[in-house]
Formats: sequence, structure tokens, C-alpha cells
Amino acid sequence: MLSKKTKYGLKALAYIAKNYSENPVQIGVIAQQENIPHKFLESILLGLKKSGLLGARKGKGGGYYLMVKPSEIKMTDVIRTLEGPIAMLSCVSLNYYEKCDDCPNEDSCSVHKLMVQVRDNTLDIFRNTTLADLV
Amino acid sequence: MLSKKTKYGLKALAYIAKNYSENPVQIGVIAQQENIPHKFLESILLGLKKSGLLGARKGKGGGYYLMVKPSEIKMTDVIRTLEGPIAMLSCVSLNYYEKCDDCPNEDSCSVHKLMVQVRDNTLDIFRNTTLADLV
DNA sequence: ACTAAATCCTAGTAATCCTATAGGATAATG
DNA sequence: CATTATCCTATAGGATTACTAGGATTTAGT
Repeated sequence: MLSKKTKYGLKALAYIAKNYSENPVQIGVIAQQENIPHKFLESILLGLKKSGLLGARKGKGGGYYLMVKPSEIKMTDVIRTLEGPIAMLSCVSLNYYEKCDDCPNEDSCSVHKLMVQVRDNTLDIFRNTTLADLV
Repeated sequence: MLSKKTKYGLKALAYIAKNYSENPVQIGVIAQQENIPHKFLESILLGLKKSGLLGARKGKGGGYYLMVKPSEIKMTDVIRTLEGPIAMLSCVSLNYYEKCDDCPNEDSCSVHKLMVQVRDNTLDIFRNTTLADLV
């Protein structure tokens, strides 16, 4: 299950995408419209900014804005930034791979192949969905 | 990401499935062969027994065995028993549905449709994979 | 009956992660 | 220079995870 952080982040990004090519959007506005705790959202957007997905302007009239067009932001990037691995097991993760302590070799692991299959399917969806598709 | 409990449980079930129609398999044997902590595995198998997937015989020569043929045990059942919801958000879960606090209505939620899509895809795999496919 | 082998059951615990919140620093605008 | 906004660090409290301890119970073989 995705964390609330991820869900909130996703909704916030979609909200910002809706206002693309307009003025930056403030935390307070998003928090209110999407029912997200203000301070929590603040820390989430800060993270998204550090990862390069969002830009920000301080002070009056400031807020957050997307660095590139919504149609160029893939779900794979968003989910990985917010949640981390997309795979169900780290031993089948492309970007967050970690060997299992208990498996001597992965090819003989009974669950490995199944989880690769799930990963590829999910990845396929996330790769072909952009922020623009969410709005 | 799946918990270790789920992963261990899955591997243990696959191991037991491999020995289907033979004698019951002991916790100790599985723990050793699959590198799973003995006591932890004990509690996992106990849970699988309570859910009806496994049967057990106590005492000398006892152990765990599958209640039905491996080819009749679907991944959907196994994952739901061990991990809980398959969906990435509880608001799109079929078996563990919960309304989101922050969404006034789900149809207008930007992430809802995407997560339904992922759920359906994953479900499709899990519904068409049985324990027999893992061994 | 006795013993060894196995599951059953209740509890508890240490560590980590999640969901936030507090309080001030910094920067931009008019 | 006041106001509005993000930036940053730190931390609190609760839930979950990944186990472990210790004994009760049941069964099989001698």
C-alpha cells in the first residue's frame, strides 16, 4: 500500500499540473482544496522540489510550479520519488535493488519470477501515464 | 513492498507444495532449507492454518500440509491472507475497501482511476497464478 | 506409561517507519 | 519594512514489523 505521503504528493502534483502555465500554487491552497494537513504537505512539496520535479518561488505571489510540462512527467518518476521502489520485493526492483538475505540464488527462488511479472506490468502502466493524464 | 512475513509465507507454501502428496513438512525443515527464522515461521504457518490454507498434525511425524491441491490455491488468496490488500490504496481495494478521509468523491479523485488500473492488472496475474506455478 | 517430537498459544520487545507538528530562518514583493 | 511565502531542522507519538521466550498440548513409537 502507498503511504499517505505518496498519495498526498500525487494529488498535489495533479493539482499543480491543472494550473500549469498560470501562477505558482501555494501550499495553503492545495492543502485546503485537497484536504491535506498543511505542515505535512509542506514537507512533501519540499522533497519534491529537492528531487527536481517542482520549482518554487518564495515570498508574496510565490508557490510551487512544475519544472516541465505535465505530459512529460511520468508516473514512474513520481512514484519512485515519493514512495521509493515500485516492485513488491527489493530483489526485483530496478532502481532500489537489494539482495535477499535468505535467497542463495534468485533464479531458484519460487516467488521471484512472479514478482518480476507483477513489476513489469505495473511499470508498464506507470511508464505510459503522465501527470497530464491525471487531470 | 511485501513484508517479510508474506515473503516467508509464500516461500514456505511453495516448499510444502513441492512435497504435496508426501508426508507433512516440519517447520524446522522449511526454516533451514529456506533460511527463515524458526520461531517467526512458526507464527506465520499458524496463521496460514487458521485461515484454512494449511492443515497440521501435531507430535512425532507431524507437520504442515496443504488442504487442497497446489493447482487450486490462487495467489489472490495467499497474498490476501498473508499481506492483506492487493491494491495500492484502500479506496480501490475490493476486499479491504476503506473510504479516504480526504476525498469528497472518488470519481473526481485524480489518482483513483490510475490505481484501479494497477489493481486490475495485478489481480489478473494473481488470479491466474497458483501455488503449482511457483514450484 | 514414558519419552521425544512436533505443533499450539500468549505475551512481549526492540527497532523502524509513518504521520504529522513546532518554531524559527530566509527570501521576495510592493 | 511589513507581509507573505517557502526553507530547514528537529522531534513526538503511534503503528507496524520482525522477531523471541516459554510453556502447554498432542501424537507416535517403545
